Amino acid sequence: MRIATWNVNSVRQRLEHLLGYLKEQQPDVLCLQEIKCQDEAFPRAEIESAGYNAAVHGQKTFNGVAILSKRPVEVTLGLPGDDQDTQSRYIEAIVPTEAGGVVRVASIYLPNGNPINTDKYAYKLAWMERLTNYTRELLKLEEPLVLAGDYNVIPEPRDARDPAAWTNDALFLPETRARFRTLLHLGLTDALRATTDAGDLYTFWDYQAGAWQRNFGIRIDHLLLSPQAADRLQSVTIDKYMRAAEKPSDHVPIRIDIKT
DNA sequence: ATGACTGGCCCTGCCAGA
Repeated sequence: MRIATWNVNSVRQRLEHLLGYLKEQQPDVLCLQEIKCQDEAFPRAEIESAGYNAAVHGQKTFNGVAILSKRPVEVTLGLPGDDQDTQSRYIEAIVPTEAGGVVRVASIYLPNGNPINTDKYAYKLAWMERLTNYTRELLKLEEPLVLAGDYNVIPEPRDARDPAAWTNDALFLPETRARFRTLLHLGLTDALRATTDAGDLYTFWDYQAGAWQRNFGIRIDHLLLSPQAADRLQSVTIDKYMRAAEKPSDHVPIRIDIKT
């Protein structure tokens, strides 16, 4: 089974790229973040014509997540733990496998958190704690579980071309990275790091200041795997070529193949 | 080089992103 995640930075602006990606890479499941539209405005018909079911948790203007799947899925919207949270940043699906099993997949858009020393950073840390608490429950199910998305976390210095430039950024502060490690220490595996120790592997390049041309990238989009998923991991690919397209997203897709 | 972009929005400068 092929599972991909991509922060599209507006699904309506990126529809042609999205349809091309589905056709080229044929993911069984594609997690989207920053769709930036309400459910009614989601390009459902075009995606269904391409052979995919769409589970959408939209929001006006900002955020918004979705899960596209070749097979019909059972869907849950929102991250438990805060009924007052109005931001659409989490959607989860139970995906059936050919063999009669299931893989549980979440599409996550973790808060950016900048500027630090504001309530935005506090919200980020609180959201990470909620994700950790909920993941602890999910892991008790002992299922293949894939938590995929834009974590807005640079885990280590080797995950940035110029780590010093991110010293006081919400994506790289020690507290952010510590909370990310706490999540991993529940028993999750960072899929990319299960396959390589190499640096210079990025998933985001800013639109500004020639970041792409200078390869001023960061690795912030991650697929975190339960033991049952990690044991089935076959390959991990960052689809870097997507950043070279006309009118690209500032993030590129990252995908895994797992044996099911 | 103290710069540099993109998307959404009750439509036009401002917020958000990272």
